[in-house]
Amino acid sequence: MAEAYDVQDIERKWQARWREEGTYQVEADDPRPPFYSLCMYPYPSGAAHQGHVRNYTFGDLIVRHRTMHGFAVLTPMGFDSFGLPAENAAIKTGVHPRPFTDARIVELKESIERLGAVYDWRREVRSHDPEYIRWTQWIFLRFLKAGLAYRKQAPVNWCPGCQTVLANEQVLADGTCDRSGDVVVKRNLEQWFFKITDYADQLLDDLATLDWPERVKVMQRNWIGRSEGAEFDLPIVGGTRIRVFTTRPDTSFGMTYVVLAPEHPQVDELTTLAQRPAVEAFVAEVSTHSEVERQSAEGPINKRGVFTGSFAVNPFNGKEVPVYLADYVLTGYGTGAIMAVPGEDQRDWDFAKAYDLPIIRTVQPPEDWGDSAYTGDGPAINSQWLDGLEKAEAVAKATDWLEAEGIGERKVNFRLRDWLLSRQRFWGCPIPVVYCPEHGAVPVPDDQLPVLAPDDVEFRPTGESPLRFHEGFLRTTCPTCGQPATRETDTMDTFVDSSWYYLRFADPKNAEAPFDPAIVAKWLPVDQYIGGIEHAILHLMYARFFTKALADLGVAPKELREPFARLFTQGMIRMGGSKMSKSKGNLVAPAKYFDTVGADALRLFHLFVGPPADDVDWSEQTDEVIDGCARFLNRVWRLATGEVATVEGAVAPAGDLERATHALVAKVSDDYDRWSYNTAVAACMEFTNLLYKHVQAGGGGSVGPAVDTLLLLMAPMAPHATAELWERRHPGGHVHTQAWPTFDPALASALTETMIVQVNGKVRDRIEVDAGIDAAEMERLALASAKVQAALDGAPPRKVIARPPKLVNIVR
RNA sequence: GCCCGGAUGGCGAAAUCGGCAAACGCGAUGGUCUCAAACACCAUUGCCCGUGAGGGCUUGCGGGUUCGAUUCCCGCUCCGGGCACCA
Repeated sequence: MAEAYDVQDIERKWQARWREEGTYQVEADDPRPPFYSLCMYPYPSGAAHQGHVRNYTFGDLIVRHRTMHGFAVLTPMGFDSFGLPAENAAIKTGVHPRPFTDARIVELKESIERLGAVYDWRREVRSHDPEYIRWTQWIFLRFLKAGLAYRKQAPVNWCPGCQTVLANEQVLADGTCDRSGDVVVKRNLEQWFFKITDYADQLLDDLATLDWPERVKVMQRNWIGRSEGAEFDLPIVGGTRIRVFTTRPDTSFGMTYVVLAPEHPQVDELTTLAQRPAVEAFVAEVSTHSEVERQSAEGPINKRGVFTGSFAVNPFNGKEVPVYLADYVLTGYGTGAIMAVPGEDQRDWDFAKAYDLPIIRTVQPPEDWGDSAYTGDGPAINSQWLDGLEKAEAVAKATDWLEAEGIGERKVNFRLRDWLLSRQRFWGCPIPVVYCPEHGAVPVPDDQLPVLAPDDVEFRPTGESPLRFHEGFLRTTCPTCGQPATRETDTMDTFVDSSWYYLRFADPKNAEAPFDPAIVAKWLPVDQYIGGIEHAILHLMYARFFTKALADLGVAPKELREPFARLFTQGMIRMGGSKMSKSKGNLVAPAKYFDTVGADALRLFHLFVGPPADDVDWSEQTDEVIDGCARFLNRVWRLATGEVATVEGAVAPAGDLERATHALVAKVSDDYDRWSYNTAVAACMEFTNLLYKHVQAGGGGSVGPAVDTLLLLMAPMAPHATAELWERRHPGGHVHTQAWPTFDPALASALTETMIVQVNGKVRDRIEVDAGIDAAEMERLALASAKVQAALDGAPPRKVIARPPKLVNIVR
């Protein structure tokens, strides 16, 4: 009797072996072809949760699978260790965020190891490590020098809960903070920005080169929001002019009024004496309403406005139209002013109805078109020299005219705004800038990096950053003149750290530069990036921007235009309909499974439960399915250790094992390649069932090669059990350094097939035939079938369709 | 409102190029082993009618194309996600 499968001992044993052996450590001069596999590095919130387990199971499977295919696989891991939770804990308990964070990293690392996921830990990167801070700051300074980082006074999103500003991307559609859920308010503050808008076109165009899920690309395209149109000047009766942006210059003849955002800089200039009280009252009222109310289509001031008293002249037809202010025009987009064409824009239509302004249709709507704006295509009407033209032609002709007359020009606008990166927080990477009374904002010289936050700080219950009150940190001298100066107390958004960590992984110990471009060129772009869909916009857009900017600055290889060639976004773990998370209190800790059924069983569950991209519903049944995975591993164990007994009277299945083995290799290899791990596991289960039947019928000795193949195919899924079994069957051997099994296509297909015989599309008979059968023979066999004769009931077949070797359909 | 997904047994799911719908697993039922249980093993398990042989029905709903549709086309319903006054 062979030894029982002692899960705990075996998993510990192999985890130690992998740690010590360095099988998954690679160097830049490795002769094997390179492959870079990366899971999004985690925020260290303590022991791993099921979301991590799912993510790292897929990642580890890729690493081991690619290694067996002969690649030098770069498999680094690190920690996104700056961030608010540690600081919030510090505010509550007084414990400094560093020890708090370090302790959580230890927990997380331990649970990652217990999963059996292998990493080249020599390359570990932590955002809060002084060396990492040095290079994050160094990169910031390169951006600053290149004009990609700048400071400006701007209305920004302030979260009262987090006591900090947020990037546009961090404000949800309902106007609340994506972290704390507080209602975000607008404040006018001096802030640091990255000029991501310089890359708007590239960020949009290069999406086409990426092997990413289409929906992630769509989200990024929408976020960038490119729109083509024209910008042109409208003369104001009695003097000045205002500039408007439109995507529909073809509808210009239908302009019946003009609207400015209430915050437009020319409001004062355009307001007549008589209208001044009304305008001032309106502007004041708008400013008292929150962003949420203004953005909401049903808000209390929806489509409200006021007449300025001024009139603009429509350059297309010389007509004078009134100039209004209205809440539905935004100050931050285009020029903050629009020509209103109610006939072809629903918002303008609604406003025109509310203020009794004229509506002129300039595009012929379809018949029966109702009482609303028509935004579709159609021939131009009421538009003089545009009449009869279709939309595209009319847009081109109107724009050409504007350019020829010198009134305006073609213009592309983006929804994307510059990235607001400064945060009024302590636990982040300090912005390396000093303020000198004489020289203004002065960059900290490279040789004084890193600028580190002090340890002797007191956290205030208000949440204000202690940096602002720490004399030792604040007081410094100006690098330019040596006079007393003060430090910048803002730190960087943690998305800055995660925007370049994947580059540092290629060359993590470099003390001269953030990384050597030559080494980066060997590994990057990442061949397979895996993470959650929640990073579809923020992290993935910022990282793409950093890669492009660093390449253009000569820091990264200049050919490196994109960081992540392939992206896979795994599904979320849900429980009772909502996302499984610490804040929802519905975590099911992986440790529970590590301690009982083991990591391999939990890994198999995550692979088997469904398509990797789909969400997982964690239900009452889940534990039973995980038990089922453990049962399957036990079956493989007994099979491979020769414990399966012959059974009296058992019948061996037809067909031979060699063919079934080749077919399995073909099937499972293909499933790995197309991320169909659930069917790969199912195929292995099915094969195991077949081998059981074979052994039970007395064919024991001949299953050896079949079992070895099964172990190889399962090695990336269940690394501990397969490693142990392989070592027992092949003393001194290591399953994970074996080559991936190959198959002979001739042997992978069956010798005989079950031919389906249909009459009028209904299955009437099944006949075992030679796999090489031709259509004529199929037809002959089918017509000879008694069941077919019965179904035909004497009628002659009108038509026979034969698809060798599987199907015949007889039409009567 | 716009843009993406999705809907298949009691449950998770499979069907890769238009060709046997429901592989694999969970659960359930019956059995073997056992003093008994657990474990393990074996068998059955989409629904309806039928003692049976067998027959009929079935992939959210309604149409269409086709010898043949879970798969393609048109029109809906519901669920999930993203965007949402971006001119």
